[in-house]
Amino acid sequence: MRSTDRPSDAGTDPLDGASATRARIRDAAVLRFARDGFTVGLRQIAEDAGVTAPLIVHYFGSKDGLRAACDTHVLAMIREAKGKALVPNDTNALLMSLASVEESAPLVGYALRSLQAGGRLARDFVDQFAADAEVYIAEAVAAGEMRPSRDEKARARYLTVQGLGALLLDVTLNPPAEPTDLLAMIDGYMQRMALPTVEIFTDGLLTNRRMLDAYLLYVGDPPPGGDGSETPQS
Amino acid sequence: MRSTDRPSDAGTDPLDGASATRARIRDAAVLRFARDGFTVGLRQIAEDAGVTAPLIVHYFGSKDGLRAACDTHVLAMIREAKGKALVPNDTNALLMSLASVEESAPLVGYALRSLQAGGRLARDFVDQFAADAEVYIAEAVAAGEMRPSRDEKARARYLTVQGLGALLLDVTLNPPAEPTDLLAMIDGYMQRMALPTVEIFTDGLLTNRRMLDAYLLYVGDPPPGGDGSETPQS
DNA sequence: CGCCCCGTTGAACGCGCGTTTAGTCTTTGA
DNA sequence: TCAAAGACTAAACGCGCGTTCAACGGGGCG
Repeated sequence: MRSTDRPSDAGTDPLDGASATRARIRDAAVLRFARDGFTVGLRQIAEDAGVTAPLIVHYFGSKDGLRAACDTHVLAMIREAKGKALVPNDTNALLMSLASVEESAPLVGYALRSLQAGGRLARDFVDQFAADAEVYIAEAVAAGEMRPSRDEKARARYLTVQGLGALLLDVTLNPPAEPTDLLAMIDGYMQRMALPTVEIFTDGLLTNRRMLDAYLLYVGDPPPGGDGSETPQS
Repeated sequence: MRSTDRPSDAGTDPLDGASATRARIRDAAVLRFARDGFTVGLRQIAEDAGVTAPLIVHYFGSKDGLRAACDTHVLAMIREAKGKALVPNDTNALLMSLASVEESAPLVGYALRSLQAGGRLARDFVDQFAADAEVYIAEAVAAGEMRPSRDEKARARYLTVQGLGALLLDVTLNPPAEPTDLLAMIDGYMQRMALPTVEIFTDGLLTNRRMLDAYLLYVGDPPPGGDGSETPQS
């Protein structure tokens, strides 16, 4: 049934002859994984791509191979898109500007699924964002816009994990029906969180330095790393 | 094989005769779900509980019924344990003091799995924590320890979602091998995050009020709720 | 022409899943 | 004492999964 219509009907594809099918399968998989999670069956992905399940195995070896290919592709695409994005101050703002490109919205959905599931891509993804945040924060500190921290690396990671984790949790609690709604979801999330974020970032939360002083007294100089064995109150 | 040894060998169980089996299955399920996630098979849970899979269906109707029973039980247990916990200031500190009870550590693991998967329990869980945070924050504000917010409800939810989401993401990225390690995991997480948290809570992040003023100028008074249609920068 | 190559398919395999069925024990109570 | 009730199990069913197998068809090439 599907074997007669050639992939040439997808007119925008540059490569028509050889293994554009491979890319078509990969793209369909990214979309499906983003939409339904990683438990979706190969047959469903195959149907989306207009092929059959064994062909996916033929190209990618196994379902895990397909996942790995998707991971690599998504990470590369996001890495590339991040270079293009102007003023990627905030993690969430970046994700949103990324999701609003409409073409790369599935990438964001896939990345969120990946964060939800864990694994290598998730770790790379967070590490990459934390590293980016670190240089951005360093610039802001140098420009006198942000206060310096006693442990810049830890603060960059803190802000990244907090931002990504909160977004992930919010998306998990209010899952969008369609990946198209993901943009609206992230947008609504940012609207709800904007005021508390800016408030705390501007004035802080506490009225005195007791907690900070107690913590600084409790541990030594922070940058050296894991020295204290017990846990202070946060 | 298992049919000969009675459940009486689990000497600590108060109810020995009737349907202590039901509770035993439920507890085994909570532990297994916490350990391996919700994709684990009924047969595995049955083996842990020393019964067979059909008996689980006999007692709980279906696997979803078992999940619902676990959800209800875990939510009730955590609710109860929260009442006992003294000074439950921080969400994470509360979770940690809860996890350190050793007996209720699986409950925390199950709750985290549930947050990861979404669903009703996850929503109730977050809502409950946000509500608790709101009253605690109100007390701190009244005591002059915390600054007031222009939208207390939003800030309470913000802090809750940030805290839980960050913890969830961290656990997902560095999954503990055993639920026993969960305590060490949360402990390590808090150590890594403690300094940035206290720093930002004390002094804030920004050096000037430009962002806050721009936001306040952009929207009207916040408490009324969804009025602005576009998204300001966060 | 005849050959091979290779993209692609339909059919099937084995597995583990949740669930159903039928039945065997053990307890209980009229 | 005998039957009803309930706890519990072994076996099996149907399903969907990822994967394997054998084969078909058409294009390039000797």
